[in-house]
Amino acid sequence: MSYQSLKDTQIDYVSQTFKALSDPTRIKILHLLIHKECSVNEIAHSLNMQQSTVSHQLKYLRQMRLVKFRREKTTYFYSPDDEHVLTLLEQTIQHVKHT
Amino acid sequence: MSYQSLKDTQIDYVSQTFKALSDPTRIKILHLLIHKECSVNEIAHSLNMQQSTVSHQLKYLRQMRLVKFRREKTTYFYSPDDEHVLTLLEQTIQHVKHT
DNA sequence: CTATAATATGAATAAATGATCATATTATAA
DNA sequence: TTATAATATGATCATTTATTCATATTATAG
Repeated sequence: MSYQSLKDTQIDYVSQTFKALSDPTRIKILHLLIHKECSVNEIAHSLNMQQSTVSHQLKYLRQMRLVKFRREKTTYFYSPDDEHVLTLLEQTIQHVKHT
Repeated sequence: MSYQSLKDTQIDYVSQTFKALSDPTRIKILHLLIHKECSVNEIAHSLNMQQSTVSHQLKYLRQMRLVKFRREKTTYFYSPDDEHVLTLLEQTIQHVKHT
């Protein structure tokens, strides 16, 4: 297949996808959620972060549709929600582990 | 395999890898170079960017070891230089094309 | 040597980003 | 209905980032 320039909307999608994974805090959150569904406070405690920091980043991840949540009373349990992006993340984690 | 928290150096590697791919300009450059080895000016003309913009981003990509170059007289020909990162990029481009 | 072509660099600026603090919202339990 | 627990939100601030302009560097051709 010969060269085909990408449309701006495609470029934007690609760059925003990678941007979502370009922040250490978001990577830690996603990596934790891959292992186990967690509430906001659980994430904050596990990763030793402030609740509002976690909440802001969860909002970001929600808007990107990379996480979803379910409610139990006043607790929100978050979990991953994008197969493709999880694959990218796990591939890269495996790659760094083997180097 | 149970949960294993990542070391800070690993987190940094992962986040920096994705950060390299989080900018539209760098994506355009890499996507062009996948197709064809190019000089700095060729890149600038092909993508309708300023020479110094391209040069700055190539420096960034060089430092991340995502591109390499060879010289012919005063012309520098750049090409991709990281299989893993190229795979991430191409996967994501294919993904966006099929949605 | 000098002029030119190709690329690199440094400073400046505007915009985006992430963390924090304080406070708001919401639902539940008492 | 009030107090509490869990989470979300808004404003602020410091940092990072990408682009631009102007200029420097470097090698080659004449």
